[in-house]
Amino acid sequence: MDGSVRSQAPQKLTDKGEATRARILRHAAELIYAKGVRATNNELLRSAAGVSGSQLTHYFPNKESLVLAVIDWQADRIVQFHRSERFAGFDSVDAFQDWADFYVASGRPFEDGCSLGSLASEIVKTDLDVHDQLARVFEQWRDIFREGLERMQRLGRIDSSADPAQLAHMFVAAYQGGMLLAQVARDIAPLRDSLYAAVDHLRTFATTPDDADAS
Amino acid sequence: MDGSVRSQAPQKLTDKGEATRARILRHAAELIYAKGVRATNNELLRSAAGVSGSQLTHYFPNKESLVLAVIDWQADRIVQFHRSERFAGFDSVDAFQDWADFYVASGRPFEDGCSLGSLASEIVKTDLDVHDQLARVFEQWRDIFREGLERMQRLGRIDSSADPAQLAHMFVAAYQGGMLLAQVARDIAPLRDSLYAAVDHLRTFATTPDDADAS
DNA sequence: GGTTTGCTGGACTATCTCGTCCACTTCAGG
DNA sequence: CCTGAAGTGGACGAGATAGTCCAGCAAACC
Repeated sequence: MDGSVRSQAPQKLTDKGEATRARILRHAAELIYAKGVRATNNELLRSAAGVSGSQLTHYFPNKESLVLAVIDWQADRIVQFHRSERFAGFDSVDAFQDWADFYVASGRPFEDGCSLGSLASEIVKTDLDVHDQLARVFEQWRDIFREGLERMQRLGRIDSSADPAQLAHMFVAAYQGGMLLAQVARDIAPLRDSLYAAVDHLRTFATTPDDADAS
Repeated sequence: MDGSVRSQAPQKLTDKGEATRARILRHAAELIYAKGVRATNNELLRSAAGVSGSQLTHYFPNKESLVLAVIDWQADRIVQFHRSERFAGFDSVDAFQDWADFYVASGRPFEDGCSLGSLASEIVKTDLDVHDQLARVFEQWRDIFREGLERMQRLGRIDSSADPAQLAHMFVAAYQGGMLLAQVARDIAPLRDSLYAAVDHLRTFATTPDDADAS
């Protein structure tokens, strides 16, 4: 994945233009994350980013292109986060545990949901043509997990009976579902339980006593 | 829970009126399920239910009350479905397996997502005051699972180390997350993997060899 | 330094959607 | 019947919002 939206902007931008575009994008992402796609309208975005109405059109000809750019932006952040050294490519049970702990500990996100998941479910039924874009992001995400799990299997850290593809789906789904429930309940418990149960399940495949006991 | 919206309609309705109201509600639920809350507007609903604009106002003074009624309606269906004899109160691993199989086998739902989950995430960030209503439904749903799991534990069918509350959250989250991913990918695999992994995890607590082996 | 290109501002319009209004019809009960 | 309440139809109004238009400004490039 590279920025497929960025590449479809043939007009050259000066440094100043690029800066303005980035500012719009950043504020759009924040607003959409906090208030949803629907509530993020021209007026809000104008005052938040400090730009005029025509600039929105100038850099993003319509709302769909803006949403697509925001999806790209959020996707980049998520993929980068999961590829960071912190999780070492998800090649150990501990890495998955750290990952779960991170979201349980971080206070805010559960109030607004997953930056991509809640965006996705808000617009997946609309006529915005963002289906493929979203599908690709979730595939990438799943693949990060799956590749980690396959590596663990090759390294003998988890049993050969484990199904990396299945477990990868389980982790992403546990996160998305847990976020939705936490968001609705305004309580982190559903997310915590869901993520920890997923890690617990992974642990049942662990081959070293250390990992298998740690629950 | 009883129909909290129904009870807040003080005006008496004749049989005919009741029928019209039910027809509006049914079509609204279908439209919202298929196209989302946003896209379900007066005009669409009018032609779908074959009523005039003023009737919508007559039976549902504003859109929020309509959405609340639809949430109630969907919640009833879901709770009834989960309480049906089919699943015997979720007091065995097999019941959970049947439950998972049902959604994996049923073709359509994954295309439009969960009738409540996708509705929830679409409107949870709006100013519609449906937060508490939704939260209660998901609690009920979770409690159906939790009570089944607690019964299983009392009956000695699963280990005492199992945490019914945690596992209940896991099941609901696995379903919601799996549905979202399936909906985006237009593929049932994520839902299947997520649900089956959840059932597999439950099975690791099973005390009878039959259940524990069946994976 | 001048010209061309990109950048910015803000008013304006077309459109959509919720909800209202009022006239008319059907139905229930005395 | 007759009367009033409930049900119905369709046009209309108010408000919001995405996107347009055009004029003025800044900056790059020759």
